[in-house]
Amino acid sequence: MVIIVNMTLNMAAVTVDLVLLTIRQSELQVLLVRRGIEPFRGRWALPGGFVLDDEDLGAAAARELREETGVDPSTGHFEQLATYGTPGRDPRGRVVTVAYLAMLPDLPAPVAGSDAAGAEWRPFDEATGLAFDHDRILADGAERARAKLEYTPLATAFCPPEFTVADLRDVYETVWRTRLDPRNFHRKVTTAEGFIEPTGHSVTRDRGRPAQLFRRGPATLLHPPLLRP
Amino acid sequence: MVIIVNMTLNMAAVTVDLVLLTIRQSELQVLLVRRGIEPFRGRWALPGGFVLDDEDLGAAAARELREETGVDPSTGHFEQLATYGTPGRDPRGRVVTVAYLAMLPDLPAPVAGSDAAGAEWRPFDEATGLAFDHDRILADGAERARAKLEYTPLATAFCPPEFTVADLRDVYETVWRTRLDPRNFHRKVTTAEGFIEPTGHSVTRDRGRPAQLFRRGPATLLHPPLLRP
DNA sequence: TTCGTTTTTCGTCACCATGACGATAAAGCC
DNA sequence: GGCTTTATCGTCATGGTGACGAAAAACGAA
Repeated sequence: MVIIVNMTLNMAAVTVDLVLLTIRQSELQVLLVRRGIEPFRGRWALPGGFVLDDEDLGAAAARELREETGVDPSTGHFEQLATYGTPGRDPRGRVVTVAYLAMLPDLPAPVAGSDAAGAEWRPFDEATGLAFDHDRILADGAERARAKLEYTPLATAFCPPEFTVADLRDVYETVWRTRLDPRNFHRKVTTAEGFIEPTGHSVTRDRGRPAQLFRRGPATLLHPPLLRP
Repeated sequence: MVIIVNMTLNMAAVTVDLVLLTIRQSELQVLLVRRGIEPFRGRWALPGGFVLDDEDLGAAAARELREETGVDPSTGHFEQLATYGTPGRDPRGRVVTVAYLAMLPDLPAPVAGSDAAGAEWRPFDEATGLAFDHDRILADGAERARAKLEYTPLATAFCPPEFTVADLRDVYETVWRTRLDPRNFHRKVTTAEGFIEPTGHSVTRDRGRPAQLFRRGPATLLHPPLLRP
């Protein structure tokens, strides 16, 4: 008995929580689940779950992503965000959660919540009053996303494989909550080395001149960066 | 008994590991401890320890920092780095470690290892073959530090309260492993809003014209950033 | 004292990135 | 065929940056 008690010293349940961001109809949205059990029953929360024995942290997050969205983790962008372990953040006991951030394109596949009933894309602005400390985790994830758009080409993670410059500009304007000059933005992204590559195709949206289609370029860093105004 | 077994499901020991960086004699150094017990007995490792029950993660890291260096955590800069929990990273069982990164000035106080006998500042370049996955954690910490010098004024965290422009340039040259033009560097840091403020004093180093002394400014972000060549 | 060396600090100049904004191209709609 | 809308190209002034010259201010040696 003493041995078992000792084993539980300094131990905590380890979970992963997911900040899944996407852009739909020029609006930043986040995937939330409605909790079916206590605590915080009925409240919105970030999707997540326990890390299995013998499962890597990133693998657990990727598994949750697949379960909640049906999306392959290779789609979009996926990275560790931060870890939250304040005592009392979960009333059931000591729970340390490793949060992951994903930037995903607008998924044609429905959410198809098999595990978590009631997973939904919700407007980021209305995602408040979440369970646990998920308000803070979500805020940290959004700020990370905003910062990463500046010096990485990750805005393309929000886009489908082929996209226009206007699509890309919409990503920046939506995440940054600002308006960008279309002419200057076009010059910046087309001259930034390795950011986007023309596919040769073009497409006509609702109105106006047809736009050239691009795909992601090989660059991993943006030189020069695209700074917020 | 069944209840106790269930409590240990999905649980892990939670530790904090510290990447403590400083600059001494124009060399990047990291605080390491020599392990006195198995596993990895006799090998160098990052300082760290278990998170106590009812202790916040950042508080645990701050406590370890105090124990290992005697330094007040308000000195220098201190932030969460990343979390590592690959199964098998610790042969004793499932251990998830939350790594913290600190950038510290050259401490006049000796290391004064009370807890971990044999804590030492070691050259970063020779810090290889560490215990566990500490090679990777250290590499991640150094890369984070290099990146943060670009767009934050955290280089001052490596400096004492009063420092010269040459001291600050030495930080950049040491962390980035590059040479910077003294004239252009002087212009950049003195014109960057809120980066450094003159104290009115000046000091003469070994040779040459006396240099003005500065303190940290109020800025939290660098506008414009100081990009690596 | 004077000269040479070293380091700090100020200037200059060409170049590039950027913001503001005009102009043209190419579609749909009436 | 006009009109509207959007995409794309150009222009221009401004400001940040790298390369580099030069003066200022200390020390040590002859």
